[in-house]
Amino acid sequence: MGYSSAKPSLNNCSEPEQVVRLRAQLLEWYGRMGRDLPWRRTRDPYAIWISEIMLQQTQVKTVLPYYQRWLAALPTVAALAAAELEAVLKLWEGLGYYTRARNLHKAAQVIVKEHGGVFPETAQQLQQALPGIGRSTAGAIASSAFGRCEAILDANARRVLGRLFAVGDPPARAEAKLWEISQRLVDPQAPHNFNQALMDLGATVCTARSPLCLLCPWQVDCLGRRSGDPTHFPVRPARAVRSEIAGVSVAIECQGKFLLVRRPERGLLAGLWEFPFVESVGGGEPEETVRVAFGNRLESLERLGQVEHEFTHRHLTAQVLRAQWIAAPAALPKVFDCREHTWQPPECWLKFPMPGYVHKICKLLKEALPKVSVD
DNA sequence: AAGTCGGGGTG
DNA sequence: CACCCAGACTT
Repeated sequence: MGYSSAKPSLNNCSEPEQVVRLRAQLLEWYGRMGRDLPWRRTRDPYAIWISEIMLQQTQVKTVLPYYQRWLAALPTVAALAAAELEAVLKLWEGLGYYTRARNLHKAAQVIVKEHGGVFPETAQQLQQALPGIGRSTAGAIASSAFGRCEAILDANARRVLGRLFAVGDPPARAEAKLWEISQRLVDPQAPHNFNQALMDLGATVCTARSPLCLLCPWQVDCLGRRSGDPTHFPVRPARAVRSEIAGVSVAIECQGKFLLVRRPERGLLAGLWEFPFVESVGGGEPEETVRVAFGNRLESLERLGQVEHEFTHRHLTAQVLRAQWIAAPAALPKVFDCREHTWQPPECWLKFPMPGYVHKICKLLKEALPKVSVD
């Protein structure tokens, strides 16, 4: 024991001096300035997994309330596996990228049924076995929950490391370099803290717009800062143009209940509920669009206004109409008949997982129908 | 390699 | 308003 410990650790002695210094500087900074976040107070792989999925393309501040509420409702992987998909989507409602919630549900069932309820412990196994876990999330879980020396490359790590080494390659080529750098730097003695520190540095100091280089533990080594403008690195991919979706949402009433339909299992807002939405035909009036879709099943069409909603790559404009249903209850147009649907009074709407733009419509309806409460 | 997929924070 | 965010998956 004394003999082997007298020998310097292989890692520390074989690593370049700069790597050893960068690790020490970052970890020292993390000890002083690191954020106190709830998923850092546990090593439960389930809780860490949930946090990592929620944090995909989503900022910490947004995630915090969702994380707390989720763990209170579904505290274990077994509870998640046994839950209804509807309940899972309801917990996720408003967080966006709903495929993440569907994959969490699927993956929980894989863990219970095919892995005896036990989490895979290596990054490779995590990524291969479980839907929704890519390379970076696998690295984050493996290092945070199981202490494995695995790299991450999220938006923070990409920006911090891209600046530190002034990686100016086109995005596709830079990716491989950045993974190499991340794997070379991650501290085998403290992979959890190192990766968390890397993300904190990106989130609080090495920010996208105006980095606070004078507070950075890596300011001396940073080639991006030395170059004059660290924000030139790394080069970001071009942004897709935003397309327009224009249509009509119809609040169809029948004996005090309104028709809700479930969106398809794939694509935009998959599996969430909405009032029947019909894309506009021609440049015509909303009444014409509704007539084409519903034929003579409706009467008393009434314009209630319109809602707009911004997605990352879509702009939605929905005219909102109210109408009375005068056909037989089961006589839905084919496009809606093939979907799951239900008639619900306003006080029951919020039991269903619905996207943001539908919440705006509910508010509009509440104002138009003051005698009924949407709460 | 390029598109798709939400909603909110921030300068 | 434009840009960005603890990315993964499909085509």
